[in-house]
Amino acid sequence: MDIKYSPDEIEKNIYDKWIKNNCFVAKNLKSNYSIVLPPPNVTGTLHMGHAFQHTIIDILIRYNRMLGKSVLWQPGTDHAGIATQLVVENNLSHKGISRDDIGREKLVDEIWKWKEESGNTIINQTKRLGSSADWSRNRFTMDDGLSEAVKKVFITLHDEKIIYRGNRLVNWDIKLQTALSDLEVTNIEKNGKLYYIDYNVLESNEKVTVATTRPETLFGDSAICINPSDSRYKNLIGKKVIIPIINKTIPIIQDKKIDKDFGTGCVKVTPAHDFNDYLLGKKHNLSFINILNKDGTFNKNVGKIFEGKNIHESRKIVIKELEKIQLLNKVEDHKITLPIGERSGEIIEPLLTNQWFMKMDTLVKPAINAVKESNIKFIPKNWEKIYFNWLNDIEDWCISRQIWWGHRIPAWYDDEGNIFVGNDEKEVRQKNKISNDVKLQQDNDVLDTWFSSALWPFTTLGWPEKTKELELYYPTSVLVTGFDIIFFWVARMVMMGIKFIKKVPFKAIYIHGLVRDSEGKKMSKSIGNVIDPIDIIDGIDLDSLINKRTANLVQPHLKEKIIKKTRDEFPDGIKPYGADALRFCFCALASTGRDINFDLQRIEGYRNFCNKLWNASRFVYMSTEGYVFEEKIKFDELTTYEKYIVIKLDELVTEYKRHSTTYRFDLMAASLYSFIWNEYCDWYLEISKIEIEKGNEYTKNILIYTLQIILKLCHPIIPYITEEIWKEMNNLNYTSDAILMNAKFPSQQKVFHDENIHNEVSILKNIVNIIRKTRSDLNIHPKTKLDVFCKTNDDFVKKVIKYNENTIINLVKINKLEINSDNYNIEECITVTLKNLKIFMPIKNIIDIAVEKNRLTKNLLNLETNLIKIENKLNNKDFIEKAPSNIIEENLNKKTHYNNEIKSVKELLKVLSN
RNA sequence: GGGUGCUUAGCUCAGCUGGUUAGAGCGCCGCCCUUACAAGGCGGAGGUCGUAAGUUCGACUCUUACAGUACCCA
Repeated sequence: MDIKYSPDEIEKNIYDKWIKNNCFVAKNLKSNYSIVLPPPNVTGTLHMGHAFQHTIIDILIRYNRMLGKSVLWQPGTDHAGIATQLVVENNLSHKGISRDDIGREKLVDEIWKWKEESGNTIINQTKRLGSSADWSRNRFTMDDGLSEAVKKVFITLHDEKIIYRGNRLVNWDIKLQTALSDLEVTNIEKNGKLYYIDYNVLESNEKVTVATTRPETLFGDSAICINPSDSRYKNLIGKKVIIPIINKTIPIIQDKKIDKDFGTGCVKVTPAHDFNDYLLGKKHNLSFINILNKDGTFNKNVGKIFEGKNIHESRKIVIKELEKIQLLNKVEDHKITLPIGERSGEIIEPLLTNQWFMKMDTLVKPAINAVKESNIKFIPKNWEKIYFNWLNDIEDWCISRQIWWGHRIPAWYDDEGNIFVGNDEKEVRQKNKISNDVKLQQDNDVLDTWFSSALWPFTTLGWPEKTKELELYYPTSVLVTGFDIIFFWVARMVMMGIKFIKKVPFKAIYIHGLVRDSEGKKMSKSIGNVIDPIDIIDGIDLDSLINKRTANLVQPHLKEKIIKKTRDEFPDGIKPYGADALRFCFCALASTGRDINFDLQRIEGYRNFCNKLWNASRFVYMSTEGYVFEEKIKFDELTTYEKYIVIKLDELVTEYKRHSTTYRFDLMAASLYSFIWNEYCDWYLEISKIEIEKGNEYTKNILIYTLQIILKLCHPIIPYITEEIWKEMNNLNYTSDAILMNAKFPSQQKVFHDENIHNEVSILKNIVNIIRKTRSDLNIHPKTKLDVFCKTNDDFVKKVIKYNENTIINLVKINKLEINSDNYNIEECITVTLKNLKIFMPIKNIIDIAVEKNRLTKNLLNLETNLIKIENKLNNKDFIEKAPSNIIEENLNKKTHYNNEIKSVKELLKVLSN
């Protein structure tokens, strides 16, 4: 093994080795384990969130593979309709080309080119992370097979009248000129105005004041509405009003939905441009007046003056006009909510258009029941509430999009507007007996991206073909994903899975947090705080990082700010940490929280951990070379600490298994970290040096044995370094397993048992610790060798000290350790007490009696406060009466313990005072 | 407006069904280049667990209110 741990040198070779040995391909074994990768969008590159998610999946995958299951990690990418088309259109616009310049076919060609590039980047990034996905099964949502499946689902659901076409109010993005689903629209709160407009009452000189946040939609009014219980407007019932500016007469209607306290309690109703008004319009049979073209300009329904003007720019002109005719009553400040298109950032307009919808009512129930009946379990459980809330309150899903990149809707129209749904035009003609004379035109729209994603767990396994994979790996074992797409994706997969396979798509849903920057801010390109996981693995200098973060900015004015922030946070760029450190870091951060604030300092610690493991392994190999390893351990021949470490390791395996079944990766990482560093390296390896020095050959066997288990336990989290270390294990003939990732996960060895061992080790550690602490307290140079004298009347303690005498002497570097002898002068000693044990260290001319007395007094005070706490508890009648007996006993024991300690410290103080 | 989560050491976070002297990593301080590792070793200092009340023999843990904060839905 190389003397230095250099991740960059080992990672590439190791990954190639795995690939060459077909390690990622599912084998034919008894039990199965499968995960489908949430397919990343082919919009560019992977971010930290992906890296985190892939790490978690890979840990589960590798662990289950080592348990001996037939494991499939199904990878792939998503075409991400709008997002990807936008990226490519943006790139073209830099060259001065618009989508209309080149047309549908050419644009789609361009996007395919982009997809190849981006898809490859993503796969390469994923590989760098060490992901053991079955790349031979890599899928893309627009692959032929998956596209066929999409058609089949569409046709089936259409035949069942679940998918239908309708003229309805939808969220319309005027920039992208497409409909969006409710989920793709975010509402933001802004400071706005509430406009009070006077409407003249017909055949009367009365006026009625209407409050609205959108005066420019008055062209589309078909009524004004009041609450029937509103006494202020009783006189208006049955009357009509005149819309200002266009002077059109509309009725006054009544509806309980109207909030009397909003504005004047009287509102205008614009059924074709507002979701609430749409419902009112339907209920009261009002006319639906569309005033908009698809690009957001007014159509001819608004009259000549306004026709052709942009709706968002027209508010001012409308207000001016109202002022001119003196019908603007007043204007107030008002908080308004603006619907914003997630991709375009534009204000969304409700617009009446023909779209395809998926009826939700029949699909929702089984999806809810699946979780209620625990056929699917959310982890952590509370996410199911979010899931239920959404599903209980669901609207039909608008699935058509007016863009070019995606699955084209398999529907054809004749000149009369009849709709025919089928796989292709030929089939449609045959099925419906349409002669070739009749012209058929395919629907121009494509399906919402999530339509195909919803089918992902079974289309990737070959559906609608009846494949072996579908039989073996569906339902998948667990879905690992972020809470942000529970609605978009998770719920829809459940619905579709149950509908088409009659089985849930996954048995569990592990919801992880979202990776944020060190300040807790969402990582986003526009804020300029994005980190490419590869830059953490390989490192990146400051200038390159700045260039990366400021390239192709959507808001160029933020450039300076981003540069400054980046300089402040990464003055030296990012050091190379390697994939394993990154993975261990992600693992340690995967607790139950929603946010994961990623801090480079944290990863540094885990890089150091890898280094520690590397060096510990080197030590093991250096000290055992030439030894003939036996796998079976002769437990009775082990020394105190060896027994202890072997038992502890067994406990660690148990703990590890528990953490993996409860998805507590943070605890898994923490227990490995503290065991390896604080038990294995700090104590066990140090003690083994002493044993080897002494000539204990069998110690070598335990060194190898323990390292093997440690490497296996660590492998799922840090696969590269463990695989590399394992290579040497094989070279030295300590194992016949050439590849660690194929090795068997350790099982618990119940034969290792010694009920006294924890006590023995704690005596040993206490003695060592107290001597070290005393030495440090008194500033005695580590090279100054001391004598140590112990006094005890406890036979067990005596035995332990005797047995471990050599170990203690070498660990704390003392001259000698005597038990129950009197070869010291107490006045020259520093004295410490432990349970049933006093330790004396003669320190001539080194310590000051006053200092030592001071130290002991401080110690005494501490003990006395603790004692008082316990005594107060025990003196409480209620406590004695009501607390369980074991708790009382525990406290009684503590009391005696503190009393003993206090007694002996007091004695010592007395001796020193004489 | 409705919902969900969070508030524990300077920073990032653990703390299971109520009983610990409240833990870890990083950072900080002191000593040490000891033959696996200075990306290290040994030792140490930091917290009235957001505030207030309640339940209880006993609350970081349970209940309620409040404050701050984040997200989701409308």
